[in-house]
Amino acid sequence: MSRLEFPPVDEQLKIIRRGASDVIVEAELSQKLERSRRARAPLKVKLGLDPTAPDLHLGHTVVLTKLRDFQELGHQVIVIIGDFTGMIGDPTGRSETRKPLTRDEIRANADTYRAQLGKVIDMSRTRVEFNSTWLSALTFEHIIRETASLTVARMLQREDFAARYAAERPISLHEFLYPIAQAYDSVALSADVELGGTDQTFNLLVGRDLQRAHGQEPQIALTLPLLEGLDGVQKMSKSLGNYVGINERPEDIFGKLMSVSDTMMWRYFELLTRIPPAEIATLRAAHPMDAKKRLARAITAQYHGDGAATEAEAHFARVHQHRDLPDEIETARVPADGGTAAGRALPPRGAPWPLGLVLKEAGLVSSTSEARRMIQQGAVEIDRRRVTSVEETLAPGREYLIQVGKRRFKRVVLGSDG
RNA sequence: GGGGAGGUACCCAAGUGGCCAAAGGGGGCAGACUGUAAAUCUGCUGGCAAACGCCUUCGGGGGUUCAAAUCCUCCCCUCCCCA
Repeated sequence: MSRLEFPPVDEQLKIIRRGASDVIVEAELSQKLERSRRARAPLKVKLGLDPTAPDLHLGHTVVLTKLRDFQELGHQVIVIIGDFTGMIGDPTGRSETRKPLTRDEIRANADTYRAQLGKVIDMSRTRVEFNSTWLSALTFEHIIRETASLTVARMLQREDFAARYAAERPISLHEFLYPIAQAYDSVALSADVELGGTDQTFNLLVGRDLQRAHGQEPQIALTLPLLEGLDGVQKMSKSLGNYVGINERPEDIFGKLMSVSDTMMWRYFELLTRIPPAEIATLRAAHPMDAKKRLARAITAQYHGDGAATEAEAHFARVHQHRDLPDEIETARVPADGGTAAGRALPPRGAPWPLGLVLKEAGLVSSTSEARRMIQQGAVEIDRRRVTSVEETLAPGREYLIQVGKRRFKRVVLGSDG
């Protein structure tokens, strides 16, 4: 089949290098590509993913898009789901280990992953592996042998460890095992290339060390820039809440992207879209808001299609630019179904409800204290009318349109029929 | 094993008997302005309560006291130096 015909090495290199942060070692990559082309054998390109949150966001897509580049060049892409390494967690200072995932959780996560990865790469040509397959079979003896090929000094080269060591903060011994486990994945697969964010550089290099120790040719470490999150400062991550999930509703993706700062948007253009540089240059001359809409539209369309992107843009204009209502508003029943709250004091049937309680029960705020704050700060509107009295009450038996802040809308059916 | 320094709210960090739900900063949220940008200004930032106020919180347990984040005691955890 023609799939074993690879483009010339120069061409491949050009594509691979695009957007990459670092290629270690580039000369070795050329050699590998050269050899692969001659032998008509694809390179094995590995990417490891954390199994705990199979909820991909735009930050992940930077590296996934690079994976797709390799795929389109005809190479073998292998996605490793780190169900075993997930017990350790990539070292960030937490000293706890996590419970291993159950078989069911793993299966469920794998399905979710496949579905989500499929939005960026071609899953029919992707090999998916779980690293527990080989890691959970290792004996203590085996692990001792692996650790013997690395030194503490080497480990302390890792920026995170070095920083913590210098700051006299704890480093748990098992954290050293994470890079080793990840490196062992490369050994197990005889990986030719491993992709990762720049924060993965150390781990990828340990992969090279360990492969050498096993007599394998070291993999190429290919790093990609970390995408900053919506705050424009810290890297995009779920735990920081500054992310855009690819499975989010189109309006949310669009809206979140519109809140990116003007300076950040160019980075998003570069790392998240395939809009050609020439076009981006033109956009720089346009009004920043229009350029940003172009960005939001392109990315929304990538994950939800053109139709949804157009609708999302219209939604944005209506709700945020003209301050009208969204065309779809979630309805919440109050009191909530299924007596969640033992010991919760609710008004007697037919009696008026304090507004704060309604907001909480409808899930618009997390506590009545927060509700009180919101009301006092003028953030609450009922049926498009601002309410500023915390003593406000609502009569049951009808529906209210309640808005908290600029983004939270709900139709609240305040029940009297129990 | 010995000696020393520490563990405060989302994070950093002050507080060493009452005036502490706990200074200050960061972050976050809300309001004004605006392009859901940036910058700026204002307010809020444990829970319950319409309110007086009540309840929980300063690594964990026990104790002293009218009163403890602050004092005593035991325990857990982290870092440094020495062995």
